[in-house]
Amino acid sequence: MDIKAIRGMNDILPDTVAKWHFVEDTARRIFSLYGFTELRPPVLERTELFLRGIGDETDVVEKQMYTFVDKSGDSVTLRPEATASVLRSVIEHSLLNKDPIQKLYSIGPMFRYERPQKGRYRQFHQINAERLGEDGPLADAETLSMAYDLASAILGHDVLLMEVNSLGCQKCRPGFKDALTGFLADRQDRLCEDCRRRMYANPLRVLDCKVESCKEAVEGAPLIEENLCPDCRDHFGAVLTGLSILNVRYEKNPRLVRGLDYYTRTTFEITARGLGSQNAIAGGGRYDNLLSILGGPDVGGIGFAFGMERIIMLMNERAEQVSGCFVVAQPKPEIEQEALGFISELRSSGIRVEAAFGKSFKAQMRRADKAGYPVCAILGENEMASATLTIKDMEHAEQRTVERGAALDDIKSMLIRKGEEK
RNA sequence: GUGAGUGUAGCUCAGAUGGUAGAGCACAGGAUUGUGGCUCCUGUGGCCGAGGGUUCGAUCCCCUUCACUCACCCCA
Repeated sequence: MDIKAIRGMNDILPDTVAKWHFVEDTARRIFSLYGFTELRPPVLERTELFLRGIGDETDVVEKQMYTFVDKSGDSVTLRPEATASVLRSVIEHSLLNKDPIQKLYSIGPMFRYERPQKGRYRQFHQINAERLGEDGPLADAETLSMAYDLASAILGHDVLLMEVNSLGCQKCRPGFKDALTGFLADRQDRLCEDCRRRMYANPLRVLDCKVESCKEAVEGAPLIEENLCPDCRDHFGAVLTGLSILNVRYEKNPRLVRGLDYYTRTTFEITARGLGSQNAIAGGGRYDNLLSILGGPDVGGIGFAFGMERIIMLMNERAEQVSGCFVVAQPKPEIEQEALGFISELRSSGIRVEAAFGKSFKAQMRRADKAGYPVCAILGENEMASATLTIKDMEHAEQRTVERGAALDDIKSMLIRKGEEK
C-alpha cells in the first residue's frame, strides 16, 4: 500500500470512536443545559473571511492556512477555526434580527498547516461555542463555566486548570501596549531573538515567553490588570465574582495571551496535565468588535474552542457495551438459511444481531465471545430436527433449549435482565 | 520554517564486528468431528522505509531521500 493519509491528517479508527461519541454526546447534553443550539457552517470559506476575522498578522493567517484557488478563480480556505464562519452565518442569515441573543455551538474539523506533534494535527476537531448579544459579565462567567463543565465531565476536576485574564478593550489596551513596549525596549538586550521581534508586533506575547532570560527581564513589567480602564476593570471583577458563584475553580493569569487578534476583555484557557507541551484543551474569550469587523451589527460576543483530540488523549479507554444476540449456525446451507430467517426476526424487534456465515462452529463461538455478545442463539441439526433453538448465556456459560416460537421472547427477556444488571 | 530522535511481521519490540531475520501479542487451524474465555501444540505472515554507493556478498557501513515522533514557533 503506497497511498497513505496526508501528513497530520489522522484516521479515527473503530477502536477509539467510542471516545469521540462520548465527548460529542457530553457536549450536546451540557450545552443544551445552557440553552445552546447547533449551527453547522461549511468547512470551506472565502479566504477574505479569515483575513478580516482572525487578523492578517496572526500566525494562523500568515502561515497556517490551507488556501487555494478554486476553479472559478476565487481564493478559498479550509477553516482554521470556527468562530469566523459561525459569525458569517449569523450575519448572512440575520439571525440576530430574529433573536437578539444567539447561543450556538458547532462541532467539526479544522485545518491548519503546521508541523504535527503531540496534540497538534493538520486536521483536528473542535467543539465550538459562541454566545452573542449579551455584554454583561455574567454571560462571560456562564460561558467559562460551560467550558469548564464540559472538560470536567470528561476528565474530572483534578487534572484541569482554568486560567483567566482580561485583555482590556479598544480604549485601554493601546495605552497598555505602549507602556509595555516602552518597558521592553529599555531591556531589549536581555530578550531572546524572537521576543525582540515580538516586542513591536505583539508585546503581550513576550510576557508569555518560556526563555529563562526573558522571564527575568520581564519581571516587574506593567500588568494589564493595573492598566484596565474603569469599565473593563468592573467587568473583569464581575466575571470573577460570577465564576465564584458558579463554583468554577480558576486562577488569574495576568500573562495569559491569545493568538487571535479579535479578543477583548475576558480571555481564558483550560489546560490539563499529561498532554506534553500542547496542554491547552480549551481556550477562548470575549470579542466585542468582531461582528462589526465582519460587517454585522455592533454586537458583542464571547466564545471558546475545545480541542477534541487533546481531551480524547487523556480519556480512559471506553469499551462499547454490546447488547444483543450472536446467532451460531452449523455451516450447512439449509441450516444457515433457517438461521437467516431467525436473525431477521430478532432484528425486526430491535435486537442487535450478528452471525458469521461459512465459519466453523468453533470460530463462530469465538467471534461471539470476542465481540462481547452476552447471548448466543445456537441452531444445529438437533434444533433443526426438533424445531427448537438453544439459547446460551455467555457470561454464565449456561444454556437451554426452547421451542422455536418461544425463542424470541426468551432472548428479549434475557437481554433486558442483563441490561438491568449493569 | 528550525532542531533532535526513530524507521525490522497487523501491533510492541529484539537482533549480528557485513553471510538475506526472531520473540510476545494478534490472526488461522488443531487438542475437544455441535460450544467461547484458560492451557498446550501447529501454522500464515517480512522487497529489515525507499534509492544509490562500497563489497564476492548490505537489513547492518557510507551518501541521498521519504515517512513518523517529540520539541521550538504558534495554537485547541
